[in-house]
Amino acid sequence: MRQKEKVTIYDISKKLNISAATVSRALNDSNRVSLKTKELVLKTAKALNYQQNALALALKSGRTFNVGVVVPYINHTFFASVIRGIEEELEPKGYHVIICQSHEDVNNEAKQLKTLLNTHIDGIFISVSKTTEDVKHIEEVRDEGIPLIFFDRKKDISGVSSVTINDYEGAYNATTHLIEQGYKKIAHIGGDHKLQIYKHRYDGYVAALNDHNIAIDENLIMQVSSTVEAGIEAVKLLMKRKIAFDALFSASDYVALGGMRELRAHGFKIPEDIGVVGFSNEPFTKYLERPLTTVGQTPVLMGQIAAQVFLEQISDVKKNVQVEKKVVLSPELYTRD
Amino acid sequence: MRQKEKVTIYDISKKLNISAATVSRALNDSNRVSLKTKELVLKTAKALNYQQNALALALKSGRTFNVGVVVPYINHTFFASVIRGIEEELEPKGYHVIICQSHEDVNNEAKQLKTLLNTHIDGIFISVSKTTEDVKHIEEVRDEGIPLIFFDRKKDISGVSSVTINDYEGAYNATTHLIEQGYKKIAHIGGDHKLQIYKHRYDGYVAALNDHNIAIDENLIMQVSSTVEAGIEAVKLLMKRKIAFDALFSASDYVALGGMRELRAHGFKIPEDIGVVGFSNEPFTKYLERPLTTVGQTPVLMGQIAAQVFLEQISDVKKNVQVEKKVVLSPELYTRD
DNA sequence: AACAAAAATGCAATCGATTGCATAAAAATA
DNA sequence: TATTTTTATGCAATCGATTGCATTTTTGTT
Repeated sequence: MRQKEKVTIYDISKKLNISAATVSRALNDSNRVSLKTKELVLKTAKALNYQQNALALALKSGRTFNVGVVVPYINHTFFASVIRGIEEELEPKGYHVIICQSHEDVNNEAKQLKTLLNTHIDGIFISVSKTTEDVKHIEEVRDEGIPLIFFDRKKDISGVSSVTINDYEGAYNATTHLIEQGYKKIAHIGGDHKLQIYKHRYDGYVAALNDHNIAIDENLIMQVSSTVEAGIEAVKLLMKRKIAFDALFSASDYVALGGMRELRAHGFKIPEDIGVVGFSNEPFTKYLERPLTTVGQTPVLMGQIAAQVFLEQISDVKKNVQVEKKVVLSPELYTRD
Repeated sequence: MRQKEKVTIYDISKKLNISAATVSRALNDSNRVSLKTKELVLKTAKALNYQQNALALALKSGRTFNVGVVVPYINHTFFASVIRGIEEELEPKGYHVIICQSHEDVNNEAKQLKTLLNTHIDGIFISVSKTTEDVKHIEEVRDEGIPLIFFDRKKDISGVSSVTINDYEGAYNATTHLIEQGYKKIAHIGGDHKLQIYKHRYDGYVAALNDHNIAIDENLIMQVSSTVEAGIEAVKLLMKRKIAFDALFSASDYVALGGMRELRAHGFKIPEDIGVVGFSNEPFTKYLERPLTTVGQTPVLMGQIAAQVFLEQISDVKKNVQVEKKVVLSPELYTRD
């Protein structure tokens, strides 16, 4: 089966014996066309089932009404929710959201950005991968003049806007919560400080301990990747070190899950023996036999705001102004078991 | 900051004092260009950092090298994995995968398809939403001559290929497994039979019971949506009916999770008192305190095969042949607690 | 050296829509 | 009715790349 031949403005113009220019103007409701022809064109367009060719329009106008979103993984609820927020905000405005995954690999990330540029998107939203240190590929996007917005995981690059949450505050509150529950020796399994979010969560944890006059024990602090397996391994290692602790603040719900699993395997009861708090409010935390206390990040809102920042930005581009907007959202602590 | 002015073949042609046609031929390694100019063009293109304009090419050739994937939700591991499979297969061939969500809403689904058509994709992969009964919007895609491939959740439409798993077999094996473990009264919480997958899973369950001479009890069979909450509600209802059962085969891992939660709330031990088997092998099933036995669907493979079917199909389009290919994969039972 | 054959390059149309400028048609004014 | 003003429409270029056909240049043959 071959492609159906598409109806163009030329088909309409031929049918009505007028020029394509007039058809184009009529379809765009220009005031340089008489009401009579306008109606005629609109009627004929509908009759022929005319669909504007987005490619031709994009080629001419330079705008595609497509935006790209690059996330490490689409199946993490957090990222899926941010995407949802972006979609909610932009689809009513006629934009289409193209979703890409970096799979936490900077090379992939660079490739995806390149493809997006090549697809001529009107803007890019990105949450950088864990392995992103060199930011040349991101600067290239900025230098092409494409509106670029970081969300959640950002890099400090001039001329790029960002929407993040206050990870420091989230970690501070989570740790304080554990302290207030009476826990004294609180371990922290975080992530690589190359990602600012993990650095900030670490800082928040340290600050909370300091403010409550609890000494920091470096042996109770680790950096691992954000997986269940890593959580299991991390707790195994903590156990091996034989330093007693009565609570665990994890910078990831997945790690917290693995950690809990391993702690239980060692006979500890949660939260009676050891208190655990996670980060991200992944849905599964709610459905565990003992629901997990965790820090929620309002991801849908984050996406919406990122989209709004984008819309502002493109109107600024028109005005030829460069703005760099930084929004920081506040996290919420979901207190459970 | 305004868009950087792009380098075109005309820039190259001007610089070298040759025609754009020759530049185009040289870049496409045509044998109608001398080796000397070919090298010169390639060198200059690199020097000027020439990037082919995908829009212009697409307008001319009618191919965009973009394919669309429509899924109910991107954050379900199953769908995310299928997408991964499609990406793995198609990205090396130069295709870019555009991901869309229907959020289980047929109107959304239709809208996404329309946008995809408008974006001039070269093919569409779709797993239909639960609310999709009328398939006009899907037939429209087919009638446009766009290669269309169903995966997992299909509709019976002529001229459309599909890659599914044998849900009947998966359900049959899961139910048989429960029977072999000694369970006698097996409840089934399935989904709406509008989706073939749920119908097939139900059929497999019934067949397994029949083959083992176990009577079907309609009071132990329900249809709910695939969420944790629905699982909780379903078990509550089963409890209210006061019909004893000693096992539960759920057509969804989420429902199984909710069900287990509610069963435990009623004091039942799993799997000692009541055996539970789910469907989909969502990652969380592995990490539960008592890991859940579930039916795995080899989603990455499904995506890869769907992509291969697509590639075959476009080569068939060239030959002007219409083929309808139906692939059915076998599921695997992951036996856990 | 003269001519045929082969190779390399250019011209111009095409894909579909938009838009500045020119012209034709209609309306308004004298 | 003649002339000016306003309104409506058309022409042709443009966005960037490709390609059939023509033309020029090069190579090969006698």
